[in-house]
Amino acid sequence: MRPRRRGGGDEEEEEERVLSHGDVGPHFLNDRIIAFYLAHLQSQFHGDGDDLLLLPPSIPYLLANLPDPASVAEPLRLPSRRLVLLPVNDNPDVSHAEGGTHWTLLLLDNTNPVSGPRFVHHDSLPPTNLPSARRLAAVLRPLLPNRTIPLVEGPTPRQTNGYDCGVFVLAVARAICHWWTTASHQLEPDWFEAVKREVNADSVKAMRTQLLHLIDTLIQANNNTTNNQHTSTQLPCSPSIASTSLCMSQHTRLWCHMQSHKKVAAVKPVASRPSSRLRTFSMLPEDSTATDSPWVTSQEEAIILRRPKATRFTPPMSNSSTDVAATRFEDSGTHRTYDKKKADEGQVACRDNLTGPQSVRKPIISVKNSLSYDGYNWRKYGQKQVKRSKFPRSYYKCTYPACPVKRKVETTLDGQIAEIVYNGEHNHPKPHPAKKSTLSSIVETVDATNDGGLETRLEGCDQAIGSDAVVEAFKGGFNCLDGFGNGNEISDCKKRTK
DNA sequence: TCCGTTTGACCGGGG
DNA sequence: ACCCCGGTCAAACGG
Repeated sequence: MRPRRRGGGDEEEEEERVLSHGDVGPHFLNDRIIAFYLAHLQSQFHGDGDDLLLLPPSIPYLLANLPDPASVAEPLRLPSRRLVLLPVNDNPDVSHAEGGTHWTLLLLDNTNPVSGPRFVHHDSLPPTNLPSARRLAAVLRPLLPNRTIPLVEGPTPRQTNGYDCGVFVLAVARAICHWWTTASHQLEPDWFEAVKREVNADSVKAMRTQLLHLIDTLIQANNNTTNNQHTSTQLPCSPSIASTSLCMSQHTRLWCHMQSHKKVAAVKPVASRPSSRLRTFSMLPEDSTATDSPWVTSQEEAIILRRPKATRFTPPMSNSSTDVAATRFEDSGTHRTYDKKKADEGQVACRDNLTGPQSVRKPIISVKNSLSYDGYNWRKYGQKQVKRSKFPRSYYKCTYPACPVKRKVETTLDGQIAEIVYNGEHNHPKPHPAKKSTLSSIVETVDATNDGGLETRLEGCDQAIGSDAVVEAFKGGFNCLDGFGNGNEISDCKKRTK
């Protein structure tokens, strides 16, 4: 199995590298680091039985997208597990291997005699990944004895930036493992209180540091092992993987074994945005915006769906949708804090929690471009400070000729998106259909959820499985890409003072 | 010159 | 009729 190359690095080195600091930062966690940490948790907490199973992101992704998920699920023995942790990525486009913007955690819970079997979904930015979780649950149900297992949302601390979702997934997973392996799970019916106790802004921040330390330790251990020419840990998996300490745990053996499986081996697990390869920070960034993590227990707190005032925005299309998909969400998942002065000079200052601010040369992306990641092109035609919002509101029109769609975007002082409202429907295809954004996913989700058919749909899966992109993904092996990506999101902070 | 952004003026609905 | 406010226009600006 050969990791796909990312950029112009030395191929030999790419093959050897299984985990590095680069996978952790500067902001987003990729599938590999998530798989790594879950494997670490598995080795720490699996105890003496098979009750607890933590899967790397590639497995849920496969389950959700392969036409024959049973072949993947079979060796997992899901029906006999008490607790299965499945990281979920929202990559909506199987044919586009580098999509995806958000990580969440889905659990198959067989621990609660009162509630019975159930799926529990933890989303730090709800309900961004709910459709993906539903889809995965829908795929899993036929593989389980009880085919009517409900899916519920678990309490999850709210991320306050656009990039901490992966860390939240790991922090929640850790809290659940703690709960499961201590007496807590005999005293508390579920892990919800444990998650509330253990996951917060501080613990998430600390986890980034812990991840670095862990990687350092393992790399050091691996180097020692290699230097001493130890061969006792050789595993039935690819040499590049077997050469690392990641293969030390039982779970990772399973993981490696599964990767050697014909159907599983070469799959690019979860997608991410492509520009992650541009980030070469060796340290973790400080999350300067994550000051608190308000708890979210209902979707309504996170997303407000509303229809436009008819008198204000006449829907352009004569069909019923007037139902303009208007969506509000917080944090696009792609932006980062930056120093405006340096930005003006073509530099972006990213903070590093270990070494302090670092400056990295980056192209400056204008508001227009940075907010265009939903695949459409927009032209700004106005900006205003509205009374009900403390953030300036920008007005955009779709630049496609005669397209009536408009959107309003409110951005916080540090450039993060506080609200986006769409009005109208595009009367043309996306200029760049390959780029599918979180936002458009959400908008589509609104429609799909309304018609109740989302859970059973594997949109575009069949076609995608045979597509070049997926074939490439299958060739590419367990690749390393960020769970987010396009880090070029830089919003203009210039505030209008009127 | 082109094109997108900025920003003060203007419009119109609603109270 | 007046005022408030959100949305839009369009000239100026700048890359």
